[in-house]
Amino acid sequence: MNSSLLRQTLHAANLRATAARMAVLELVRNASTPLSHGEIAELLRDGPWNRTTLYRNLIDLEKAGLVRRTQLGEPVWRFESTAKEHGVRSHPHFLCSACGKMVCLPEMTLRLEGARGCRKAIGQGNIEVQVRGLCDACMGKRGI
Amino acid sequence: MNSSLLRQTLHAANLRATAARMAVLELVRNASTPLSHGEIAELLRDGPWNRTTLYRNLIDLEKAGLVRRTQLGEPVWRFESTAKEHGVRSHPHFLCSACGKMVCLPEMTLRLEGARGCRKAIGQGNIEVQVRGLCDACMGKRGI
DNA sequence: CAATTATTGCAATACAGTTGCAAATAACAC
DNA sequence: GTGTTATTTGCAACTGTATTGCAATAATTG
Repeated sequence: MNSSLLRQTLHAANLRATAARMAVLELVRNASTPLSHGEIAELLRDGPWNRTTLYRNLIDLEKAGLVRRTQLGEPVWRFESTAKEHGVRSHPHFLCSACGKMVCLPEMTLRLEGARGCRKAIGQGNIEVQVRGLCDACMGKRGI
Repeated sequence: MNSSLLRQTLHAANLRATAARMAVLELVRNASTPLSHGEIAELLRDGPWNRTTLYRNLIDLEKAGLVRRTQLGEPVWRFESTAKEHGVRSHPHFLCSACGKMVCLPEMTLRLEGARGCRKAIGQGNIEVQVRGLCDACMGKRGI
């Protein structure tokens, strides 16, 4: 993606086309996987930009709809007893993105197909599955 | 679960039965969902114990196999372009727990059944799914 | 009860994320 | 091009969770 097209894209989104912002957008657009702020700062460490600037640019790009921002999980560890009935086998967990409550889904079955780059893990079932969204209670509160 | 049974359980695991440790184990055993260190500290805030003590007890219990510790996700946000082909629709992500690499699984299909407390979200498909495990590359490195 | 060894409290550190504020710079009108 | 204005940037500071060192304390064992 050339520089003038990046500039044009940013202007169309009502954002100024600064060097840092263009670098960030180019990087994210060319990436084959979602990148973290840390990875981006590392990739652009030879540039003259501050970490915070890159961070704020990512947030700006998100607000403008040019990038999607997801936190796949939450920044805390969870502990559960291994003695519990449903704790015997691994099971998916549902995490409510509104209230933060976690629900075990011991009876949930899921079928995964079409994996690329992680066939072995999925084939063997040595995986941890997390589903994230609004729980029924929080949906109710929002009248959904 | 009474106190002497907790004591017995801890001793069987080669751990001393301190008041703090028994309180933590009891709490985790009685909980219906995985608890975070923060939640546990909050629940036991009337006790005389330091946060760090509760934290170390959780780690001790984990090492002894009495509790399972999982971080459903990672403590970082990820950014991806909304302009990418496969970015148009939501798709599961695979996160390698060894190398931290993330893989998009745009072609993966999954069927969820038996949801409790999160039926609406799953029915509507307004969910984010993360699968976690060792990627093929990391499995290869370990000779699996 | 005394000796030994594990555990605890406190303080400090690490790291990602986030924000305030003054200085620098892009956009725009001329 | 030059000047004006609003946005953006760098720096420093602060939040929250996780983690560790070390000296004081408590649980075990005999």
